[in-house]
Amino acid sequence: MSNTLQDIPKTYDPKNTEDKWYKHWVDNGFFRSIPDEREPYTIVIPPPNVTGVLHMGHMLNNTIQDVLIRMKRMQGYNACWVPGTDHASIATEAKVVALLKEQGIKKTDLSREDFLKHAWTWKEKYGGIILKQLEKLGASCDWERTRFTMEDDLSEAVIDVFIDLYNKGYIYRGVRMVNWDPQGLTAVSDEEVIHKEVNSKLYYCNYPLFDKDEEVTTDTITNKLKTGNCITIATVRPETILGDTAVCVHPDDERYKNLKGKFALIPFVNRKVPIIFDDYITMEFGTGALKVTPAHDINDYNLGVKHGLEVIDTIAADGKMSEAAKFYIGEDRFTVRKKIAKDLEEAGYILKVEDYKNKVGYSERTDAVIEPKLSMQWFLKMDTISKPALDAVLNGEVKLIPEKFINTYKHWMENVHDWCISRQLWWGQQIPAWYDDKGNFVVAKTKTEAEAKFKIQNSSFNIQNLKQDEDVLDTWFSSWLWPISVFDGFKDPDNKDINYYYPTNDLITAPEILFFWVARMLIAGYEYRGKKPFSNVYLTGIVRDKQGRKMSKQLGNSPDPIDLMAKYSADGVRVGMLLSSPAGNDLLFDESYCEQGRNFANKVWNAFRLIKGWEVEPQSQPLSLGEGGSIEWFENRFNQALEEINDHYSKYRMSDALMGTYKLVWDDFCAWYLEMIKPEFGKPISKTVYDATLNFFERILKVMHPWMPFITEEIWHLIAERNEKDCIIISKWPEVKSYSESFLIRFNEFEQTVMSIRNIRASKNISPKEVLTLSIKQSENDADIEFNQLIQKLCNISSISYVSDNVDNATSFLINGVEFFIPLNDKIDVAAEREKLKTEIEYNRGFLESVEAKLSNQNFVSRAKPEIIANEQKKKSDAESKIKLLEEQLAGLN
RNA sequence: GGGAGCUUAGCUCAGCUGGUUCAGAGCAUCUGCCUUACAAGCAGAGGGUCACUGGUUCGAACCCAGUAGUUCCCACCA
Repeated sequence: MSNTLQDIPKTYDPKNTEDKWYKHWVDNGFFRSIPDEREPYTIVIPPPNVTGVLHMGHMLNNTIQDVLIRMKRMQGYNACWVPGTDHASIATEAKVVALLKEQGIKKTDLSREDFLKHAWTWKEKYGGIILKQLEKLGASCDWERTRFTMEDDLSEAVIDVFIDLYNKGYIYRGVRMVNWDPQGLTAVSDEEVIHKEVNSKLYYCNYPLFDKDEEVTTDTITNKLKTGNCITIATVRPETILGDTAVCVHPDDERYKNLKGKFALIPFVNRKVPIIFDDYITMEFGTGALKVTPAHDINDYNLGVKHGLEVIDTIAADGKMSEAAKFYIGEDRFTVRKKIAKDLEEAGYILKVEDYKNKVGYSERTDAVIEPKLSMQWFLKMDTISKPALDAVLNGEVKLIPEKFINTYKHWMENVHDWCISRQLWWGQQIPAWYDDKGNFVVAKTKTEAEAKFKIQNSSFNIQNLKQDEDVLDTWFSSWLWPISVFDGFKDPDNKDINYYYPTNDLITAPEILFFWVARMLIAGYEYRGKKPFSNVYLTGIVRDKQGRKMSKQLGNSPDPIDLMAKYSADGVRVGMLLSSPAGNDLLFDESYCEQGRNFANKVWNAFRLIKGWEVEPQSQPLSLGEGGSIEWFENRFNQALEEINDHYSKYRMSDALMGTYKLVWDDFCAWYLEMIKPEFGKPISKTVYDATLNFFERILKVMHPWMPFITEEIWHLIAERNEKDCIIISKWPEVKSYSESFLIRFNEFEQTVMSIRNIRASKNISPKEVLTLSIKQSENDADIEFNQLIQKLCNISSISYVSDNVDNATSFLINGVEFFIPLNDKIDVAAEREKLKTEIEYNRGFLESVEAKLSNQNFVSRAKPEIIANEQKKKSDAESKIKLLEEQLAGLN
């Protein structure tokens, strides 16, 4: 191995290596997992939206998964990471609709079958993008296991589960007020509504009061408005006035007690509606009078049910005014809000308008303002079925990391609402309910089975024209089965895969979908396997920008991960993502983290260049003391560090594990070890040292591999001749061997010595090239002889001598009770040395005083633990002897 | 409106059983170096009233109470 330093570029170039090694790993089947006698370690990917592209959240999420998978693979587990995608009904359907629109095709002009054809074409074209992007990141998924939530087997599982839950009585159908997305044209679940605070206007509007039989004319209205014979309501949604069917006040409200039996007149439509009394009303809010619109507000709906009010649905599914509104028909609700406010004003109805902050629900998927709407939907009863999933988290069978999410989870699960599972979309699993022309229905897997069921129920039903429910199921109704369905646990409940891999080990996901997905997977797991789907749930944070804003397309504050990887290398970005992201904490992302990652890769690359560049002595030579000490130290230090790193991993402290690795490599290996053993320029290195170093380097690369898979694989193959199957990805994780604490302590003293000498050079402007000597006030026998050579080497010290008296014209320092002197001759600044010593003495006296105060406190001595007291006593004597030495030095200075 | 969390160096965060890992790390900053692996680097240095107030304790960043700020979750006040 000759000097090839010139041939190796000074900076690591990831461009070729990343694709090369990824392909190599795949070609050799290193990601593949099939059941065998080893213990499995399994992760199912949170399936990204099939039409999605990689964003920073995915990067964080998948990097963590890959780090865990790679580490466990190296530790000898049968590591299996199952990839796949989610069909994401609303999002995908919206994208397909938009694309068709560009082509001039309206969804409503297409049959369901034709629309689905377009959707599948779209899926085939764009569906793989995100998974391809994950390859760039280095994700070591078992691609042969790639699943899709809408593929035949998984869809069948969804349908079977629906039928099963229906038969168990958990699923029911009913008219309810649901969250309607007027853009997606579908109902969404409560969890898919995001409440945001917005600036609104609160309109105070007069409704003229009438008696039951009093005639309504233009004149009477004008008159009543003028004289104030009105009741004033306050609303932020004047466009819903047309659908009002009552005005509600509190029964105890003195202002309105005289209104019993009276009626209010709705503007424009001139409908008389009753004044009703209900203690739901907050008297203090607005005027204490509430307009009631049962069709467009959940509270009003409840009031309507209670008081038997008429329901007038004035807003159509697309958010435009319906025929029933009578005015503004076909115009958008927000346009109408402005228009009607103006018209009411002109007609004299408006009393005043105030600025007002309120919360408005937005659709998670389309960001459209949610419209509460009455409709027929399917629901899953959650109370009983969710019980085991709650218990599992509370009793620790399933761990949430970090634990702080247990409270949130508990609160949600104890107050869980029934789950609206139907969606008015086509892209998804169509609900297996079949209707006859009178609206009777049965739930059955196929039309034939449905017909049979109808026959059994009542032969008089017309089964000629059975029609399947138009709606599809919520996407989460398929993804909640994911940990089971990816192993075909529904299709074939006793197959080898499901028995081997289920329950999986870790789930890595975002806290945002704790309820959407995690809770529901737990529910499905217990319901269908009688077992948890996973043991640990690692909840990542949200990736935010430097200002703390969530990264999003709309804000344009999210870098493209692919660009980032091109700029900083995949390894660099992986490290960057994890440098500061403890579990559950949001990650304030900054490109400088990736830069740090890239720099780290470069550091390792240069360590490789150094080692690779050495000329090795052909024969083994006996080790020098310094060489022997260096090797012994790094062996000890490596095991100590690895023990810590393993511990961090076991507690899912990912950034700590990474930082431990970072420091082991950068500080211990590069900054200390390599400098200690580095041969003089132009001289060869001892073969023994070289072999030991190579061995250390290989172990270090292994520990780095989960974080930086590409560069470690590249170097692994460059530092030694290897069979192409001998890859670091499948190499064995180093074992922790016992190490000597006392040796490491002695090394630490050596480190302090070196740093003190360097400090002296820096503070006194002594060039590193200038040779110095060192005297140690100690008897020679006690010395750490193996380190002396290293002190000489690292500090450019020509000789070390042992003395019994203080050295004149020297600067000094003290380490663990031992005095060190560096003669400076004419360079010595006696006054400065004196000052330095005085400050040090003063500091130590202060310290001593505080310790003595403690020890003379009777309460402390009588109550503190003996070892604490012994420790204080040691501190005291150490400080005393230190002060004595410093004082002697001061006295000897002249 | 209810609940949970957070507040430690300029930034991002550790700090696990209250006391030798107790005031830490990385980055950033400052000073000096193009030293023969690496300026994407080396060496050195300076940064903190542990949010505030009180309590418990021989002893508090850590336990308790309150206050302020902040984030998140849940919830049907127009």
